[in-house]
Amino acid sequence: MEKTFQPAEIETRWYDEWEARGYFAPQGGEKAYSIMIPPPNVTGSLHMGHGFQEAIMDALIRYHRMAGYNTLWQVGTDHAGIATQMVVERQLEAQGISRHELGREKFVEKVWEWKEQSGGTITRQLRRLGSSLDWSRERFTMDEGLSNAVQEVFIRLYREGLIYRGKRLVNWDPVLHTAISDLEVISEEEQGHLWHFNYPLAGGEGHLTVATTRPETMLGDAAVAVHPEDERYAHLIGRMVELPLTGREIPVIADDYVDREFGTGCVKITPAHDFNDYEMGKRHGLPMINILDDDAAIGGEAPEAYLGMDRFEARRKIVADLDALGLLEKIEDHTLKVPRGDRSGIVIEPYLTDQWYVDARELAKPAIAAVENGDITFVPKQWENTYFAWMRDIQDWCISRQLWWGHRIPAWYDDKGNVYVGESEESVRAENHLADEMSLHRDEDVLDTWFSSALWTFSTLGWPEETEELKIFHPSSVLVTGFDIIFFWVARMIMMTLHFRKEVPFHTVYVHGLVRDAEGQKMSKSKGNVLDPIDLIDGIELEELVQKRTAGMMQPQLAAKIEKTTRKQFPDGIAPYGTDALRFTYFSLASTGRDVKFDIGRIEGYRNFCNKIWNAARYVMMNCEGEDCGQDESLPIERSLADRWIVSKLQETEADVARAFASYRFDLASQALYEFIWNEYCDWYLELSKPVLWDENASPEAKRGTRRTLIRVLETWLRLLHPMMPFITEEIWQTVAPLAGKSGETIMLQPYPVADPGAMDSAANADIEWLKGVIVGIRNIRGEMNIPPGKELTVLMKNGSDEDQRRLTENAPFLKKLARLKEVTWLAATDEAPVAATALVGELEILVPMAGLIDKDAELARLAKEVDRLEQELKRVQGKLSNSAFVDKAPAAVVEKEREKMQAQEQALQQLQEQERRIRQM
RNA sequence: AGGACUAUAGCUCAGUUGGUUAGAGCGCUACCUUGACAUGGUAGAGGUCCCCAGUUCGAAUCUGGGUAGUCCUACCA
Repeated sequence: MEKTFQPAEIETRWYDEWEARGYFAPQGGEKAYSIMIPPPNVTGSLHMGHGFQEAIMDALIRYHRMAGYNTLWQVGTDHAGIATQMVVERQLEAQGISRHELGREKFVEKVWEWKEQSGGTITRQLRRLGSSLDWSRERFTMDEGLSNAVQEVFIRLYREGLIYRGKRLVNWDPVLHTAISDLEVISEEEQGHLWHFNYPLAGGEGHLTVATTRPETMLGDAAVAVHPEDERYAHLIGRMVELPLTGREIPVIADDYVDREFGTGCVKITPAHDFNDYEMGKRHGLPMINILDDDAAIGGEAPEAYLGMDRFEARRKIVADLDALGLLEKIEDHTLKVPRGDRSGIVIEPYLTDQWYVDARELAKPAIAAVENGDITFVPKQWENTYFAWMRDIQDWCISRQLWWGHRIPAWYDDKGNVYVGESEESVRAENHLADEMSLHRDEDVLDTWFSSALWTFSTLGWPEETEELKIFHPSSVLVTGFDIIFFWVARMIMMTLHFRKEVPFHTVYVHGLVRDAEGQKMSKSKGNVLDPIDLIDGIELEELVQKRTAGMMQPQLAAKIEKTTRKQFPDGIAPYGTDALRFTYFSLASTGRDVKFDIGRIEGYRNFCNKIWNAARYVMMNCEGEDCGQDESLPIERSLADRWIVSKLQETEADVARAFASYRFDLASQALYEFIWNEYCDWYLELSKPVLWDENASPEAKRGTRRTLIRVLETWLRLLHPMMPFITEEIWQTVAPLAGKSGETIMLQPYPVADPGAMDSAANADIEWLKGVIVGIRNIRGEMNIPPGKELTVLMKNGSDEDQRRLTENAPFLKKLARLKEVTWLAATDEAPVAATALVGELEILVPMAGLIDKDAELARLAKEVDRLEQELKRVQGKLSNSAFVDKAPAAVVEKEREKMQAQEQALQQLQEQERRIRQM
């Protein structure tokens, strides 16, 4: 074995092997366990957040696969309608080709080409992360099968009256030329203005003043509203005002939606361009006056003078025109929330168009019930509240998108505008007895990508066919996802699956935190702080990283800043850490929190952990290879205290890890493993094995026992660790397993270790704790007294119990080796002890004679520190025990514990003070 | 505006039903190339558990209030 762990070569070698041998596919077994991957965008690439999520799913999958479940991790990607179309459109633009010149069919072909070309990035990344996905079942939302499912669902919902078409106000993206759902609109505070305009009263006496943040919409005003109880304006209700620049007259209406305190208390009402005004318009029977076109330029029923102007240009012009007419009252600075498309970043316009909707309210009812009655549980539980809050106030879901890339809506129109929904034009004609000569045209729109993702858990398994896979693997076991898509995806999956399958899509929703950078900032391309998990695995030069972060930016002016922060944060680029270290870092950060700050220091620590594992295995192999490791169980063995102890600790660790996995606490699982492997197995057990293995006088039984424990415990914890660190464990396991009497092609398919309470040994634990106490006590004296580590010491023990004496007798060789002792002597009560530095283990005094070794003042200082600490403690405990309220009311066991503590402390204090006295007399 | 979450060592975070000497990793200090490992070993320093009040014999933990921060939802033209 190499002296240091070199992950790069090992990782790809093993992944290829696993995949080639088909280990990722379901292996049978009574109980099924399945996870459907949240499908990433097929043309995108994975970032740190994905890496985190994949690592968690893979750990769960590997854990359950080893635990004997019939395990499926379904892989696939989605077509990401808007995002992908945008990318391809931009590529074409760069060549001077517009999408419209190309035509729909050709354009879609180009998108497929792009998908073929770039689609490999994601799957390559997934493989590098070690994800044990069943590649043989890979799906894509635009595949024929999944497309059939989408069409089937659309048609059925339509026939059930749960999908309808209507002219409504939608969020219109004037750049992408499509409607988007509420969830795709991001509203953030921006600095703007509040313009106050005077609208003259019809008939010529006086005016009303309205305030608006979007002056251009005044062209579409249909009324001015005041509060019905607002005395200032009561006399005007029912009057008409002259709408400037338009030549129209509009009424003054009363509606209690109006806030009397805001602005002037008069609101201009533009039903076709504002969601609130739209509702009010419907209440009052106002006309919907559209004044925009698809580009959000002035159009529709706007006055001739403004037609064709961009909306912001029109804004300036209208303000100027009103000012010229003396109707501009004032302009105030105003902070307002501006709605922007999450993809295009452009200001969204409420816009009146024909769209398709899903009646979400109806579908939400059983979806709410499923979480209420526990059929689906969220982990952590608090996310259920988020889910309920949204679901109980759900809005109908606009599912049509004016895009070319996606599932085209299966609806046809005749010349009169009648709609026919069906599988194809032929079937529509047949079902509706339409004459062949009647012309039909298909709806141009496609469905929201989330519409197909909502079917993901069952469409990937072959639905609408009743496949065997559906029977076995649906509902899936758990959905692993971030809270940012609870509404987008989780809720919609639950609704759709319950409706079409009459069962839940998954039993558990595990909601993990969102990965942020070291400063707690969300990682985003525009901030330039994204990290590619592969760059942490393979490492990356600074120049390349800068290049990567500043390439292809939407806002090139930010490049300089990004370059600067990148150079500051990673002055030497990123070192290669390997997949196992990255994964372990993810797990260690996967606690219940909402944010996961990724700190580069953590991964370095776990890279070192990998190296530690590697070297521990090296040590074991050096001592076991070619030796009798007790594979032949008929031969006698003798197990040392350390052997029994480490086996016992292993059981505890197995129990801890099982508990952690069951509660999705990957941080606790990783911590339990780290602690056991490094702090128990490496720090203590390997050291304790040396006195046996290196002792020429040790019996063959003892050596056999130690080797067997050494190798078997190692083999077991490799399996225990494998779901979290798949590569290093496989690599080592291959050489270790035969010596541990195990056979098998891969660690992946070995049984997962289960704790055996019968192997827990509290007596061994206590003895080892004692041994550690003595060793640490001596090391402490050594350290604080600056005694060279190599210097062998003579140690005396005094005032010990029979138990202490037994422990010393049994463990003297270990003690001598680990504490570097020449001699240990047990003093009888009557023996006179020399002046010595002292450590206490219970009542037992460990004495390191001072002659020639130890500085009097240093030892006094050391003792004083210890005495001081004990006195503080004692004071606290005494205070507690002298409080009658405590003694009377606290449980007897607690009081008793405090009493024991006090006695021990008093005893220790006395012994140390005696020492102090003796040393002073020197 | 409503709601949620967070606040523990210099940094990133654990802390289960109230009883611990409040822990880990990283970082820091000192010493050490001892035959698995310097990506290492040994020892050590470092905390007003955000603040205030309450409940309790006892609070990092429970309750109320405050402060700071993060996020979500809905939005007033």
